Amino acid sequence: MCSSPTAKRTGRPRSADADRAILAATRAALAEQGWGRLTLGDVAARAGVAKTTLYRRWAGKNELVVDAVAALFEEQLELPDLGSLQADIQGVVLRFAELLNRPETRTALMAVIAEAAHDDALRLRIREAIVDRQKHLVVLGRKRAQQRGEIPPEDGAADSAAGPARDNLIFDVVAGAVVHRVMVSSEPVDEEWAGRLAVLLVVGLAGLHTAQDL
Amino acid sequence: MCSSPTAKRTGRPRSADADRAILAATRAALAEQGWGRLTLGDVAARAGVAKTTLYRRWAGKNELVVDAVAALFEEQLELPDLGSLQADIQGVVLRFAELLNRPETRTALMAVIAEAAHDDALRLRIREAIVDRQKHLVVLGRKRAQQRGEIPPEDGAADSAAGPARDNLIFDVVAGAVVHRVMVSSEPVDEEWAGRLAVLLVVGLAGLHTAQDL
Amino acid sequence: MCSSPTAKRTGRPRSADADRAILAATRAALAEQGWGRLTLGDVAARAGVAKTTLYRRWAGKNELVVDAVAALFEEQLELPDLGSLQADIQGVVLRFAELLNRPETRTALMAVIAEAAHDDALRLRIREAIVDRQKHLVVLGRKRAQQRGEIPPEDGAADSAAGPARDNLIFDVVAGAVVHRVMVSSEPVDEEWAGRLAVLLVVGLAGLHTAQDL
Amino acid sequence: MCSSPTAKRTGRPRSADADRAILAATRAALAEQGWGRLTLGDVAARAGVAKTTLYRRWAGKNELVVDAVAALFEEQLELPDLGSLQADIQGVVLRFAELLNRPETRTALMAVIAEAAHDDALRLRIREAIVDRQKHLVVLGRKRAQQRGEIPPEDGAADSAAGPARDNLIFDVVAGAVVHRVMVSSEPVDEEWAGRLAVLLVVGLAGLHTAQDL
DNA sequence: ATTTAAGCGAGACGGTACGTCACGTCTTGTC
DNA sequence: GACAAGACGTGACGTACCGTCTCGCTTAAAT
Repeated sequence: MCSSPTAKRTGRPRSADADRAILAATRAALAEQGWGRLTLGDVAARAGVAKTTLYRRWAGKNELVVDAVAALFEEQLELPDLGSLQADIQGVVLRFAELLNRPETRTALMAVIAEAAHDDALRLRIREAIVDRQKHLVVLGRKRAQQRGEIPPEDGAADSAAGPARDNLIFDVVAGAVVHRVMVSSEPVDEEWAGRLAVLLVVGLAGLHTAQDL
Repeated sequence: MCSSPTAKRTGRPRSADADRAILAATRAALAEQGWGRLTLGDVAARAGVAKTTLYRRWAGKNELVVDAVAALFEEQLELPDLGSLQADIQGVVLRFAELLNRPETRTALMAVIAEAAHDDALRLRIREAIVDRQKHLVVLGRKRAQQRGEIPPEDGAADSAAGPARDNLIFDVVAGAVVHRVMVSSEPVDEEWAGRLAVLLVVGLAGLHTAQDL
Repeated sequence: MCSSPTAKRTGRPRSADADRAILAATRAALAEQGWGRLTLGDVAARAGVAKTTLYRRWAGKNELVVDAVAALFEEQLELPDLGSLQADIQGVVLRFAELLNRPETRTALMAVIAEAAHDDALRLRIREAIVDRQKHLVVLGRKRAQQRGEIPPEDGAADSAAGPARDNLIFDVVAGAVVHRVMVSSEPVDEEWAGRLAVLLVVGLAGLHTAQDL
Repeated sequence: MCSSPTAKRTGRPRSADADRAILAATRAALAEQGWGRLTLGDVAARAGVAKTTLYRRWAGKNELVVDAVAALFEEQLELPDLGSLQADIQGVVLRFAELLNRPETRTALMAVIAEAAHDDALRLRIREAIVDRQKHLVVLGRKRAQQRGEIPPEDGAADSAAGPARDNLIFDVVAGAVVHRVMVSSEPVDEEWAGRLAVLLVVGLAGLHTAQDL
């Protein structure tokens, strides 16, 4: 950000351990106290680090927490290959729900989203660091389904916008439905519910392909 | 809540104006500053009321904001009758998105949901005050569609749980998808997107009915 | 103040019990909590009276407490006739010290004096209500001593100011020394100490009469 | 008090300027507003210091004001050598009265004494910080008078308690009389009054020496 | 081996908001 | 109209974190 990777820096280098300890402490504190009661003093104390060290690296709560949360989503999700689109969807839904049920993730994610509701820069950071990184799952799932012949291949130039639009819709529906079920309805995402959602999506998606121009 | 309706109350009664002014000021302040920067002192000042009056009636930020937000959802949503299930869904999605795009609603709703991520009592209050109140829209929509013959009537005792489960799934999908589109993806909920979602749901729902035991 | 004693007052007359209860409650509360922690709400509660009633009769803390304290000094002190000026002084000193050692008196008196340090009107009220009322003790003691022949009678016109000046000095010395001993030095006013003070005064007073023009 | 002088202290050291500024501001505010209207927020503002800094160093009003007042008495009083015991007493009385007439001293001293009326720990602090420090004036005055032959030297073991007892009596009488004259009687301590008091004391003191066992 | 520039812990600092408390005033309904 | 009850506006309280700022010490690269 402020220096090219090859820029030789003089003086004592920053401790990499500190970074890890701080991010871990942030996640732990966030899970326990929630965004509102999260204090940077507490994070510093948990990490065994001075507050100064913390402010030397992040500009404030937002930046720190987004980084801490992003790490959670870094490599957590992958698309299982279960033989059919419906099974794949059911599988990824269950994994996502499991992630959302861990207290650290649940608190952290909602906290940053809420904070982003009135902070455009933060919303952008979330999209880049967390959301966009997961969209490839949809793309991957569609390609597998097309290879299996479950859904038709892309037509090409004619309605070029429809494909990505469908991908985005699927993403919003899957992510939104799971989050809503877990966070708002407070009901479990079990195999049954995930199965129903998968059926809805597979059948509905076929309908979308049938309907022209959608 | 704290007194039977016939309980003779002595002393000066609480001002009803104050309640209204405080809730309105809370919504305004929340829209402008967001949850994190919302100060009860500011709310009091906007409402032309003393801080103590505010604390006399609500125990803290959470309680106040939930009450303020609940009022927003009180009578805002209704299901338009546009002639077909698909059109009805598209219509309600657009209305819901419009509501979510008003800054006060957007900030307020996400704030309380986030705070609820680690506060069971708050989550319960949200469900009672906001969520459950909207579920009737799904029930109403289903009944209309059944009357129109778009989807089959309930079978009765055999799979009695499938109907409500489908209703809940639909609710999570619609609400979740719209919220995710607006809050996370930061993309507009226009007629096109709403139409796609409606198609997905109508077709998918038919598939759910076809699939036995779902 | 606002009505002649014979003026027919309309409406419900003020309760005389309330007055007594309030003053007694004030003294009790003052003894327990001190001036700083004395709350009028507490006084009202102890007196079994509404705050309104209290404010209807006194303008504020100062007025109430001074009235409450004044009653303590109303008829508490008298000059014993023990046969000699020295014995009389010793006796009144012991009685005054006893009064000052009662917690209510001790707290109350110092509180109003301290408050008076920067409040001229209050200082005047104290002088009228408390101090001036006790000065007659000095005059009475002097007259007795003159009758006994222990000190010479007043000369008359020549040095007419010297007599009252001496009375005032004696008053300041006796009252001041006792208060200082009790409140500041925190040491007991016993017969020995009172005796020493009496000797000092009797002998010193004789010296004052001897010294011309004093 | 709380740390040995060689204790290595870590972290940023407390500002000595702040201490001085706070104590000075306290005295100024106290003189202007009196104890009752003295607000620590105002003190902090006058001192150009944050309220927290103030609370970091003193536990409350009492502690702060006693420290502030103690400094006033630190080196204010000394015994003039005017050639005779009577003149020395007259001199120190006038100086003490002058000190007491300064609004800051008058308010501050009475305030802490009043507060001490129901606070044993505070009374102890006052004695240590203010009163005991002035007693040496009495001892010094007595020694000078003994050197001049105005009063007889101490006898030694026989009545060893009488000497200190007389010193304490003199202290209570001088301090008490001046305070009472200024604070309660609200009359001036001029040369005439101080002279009378000095005569009373010198003559009375001789009487005390004459009376055996006193 | 020194130097040197930054990192680091500790904790004081100026702020802002908190939630509480008592003040003295006001509005009720009852006596 | 006095009274009990209690809500109200006001303003200080003492606390908790914020993000910044000294301190003196440590650490590793550059000399």
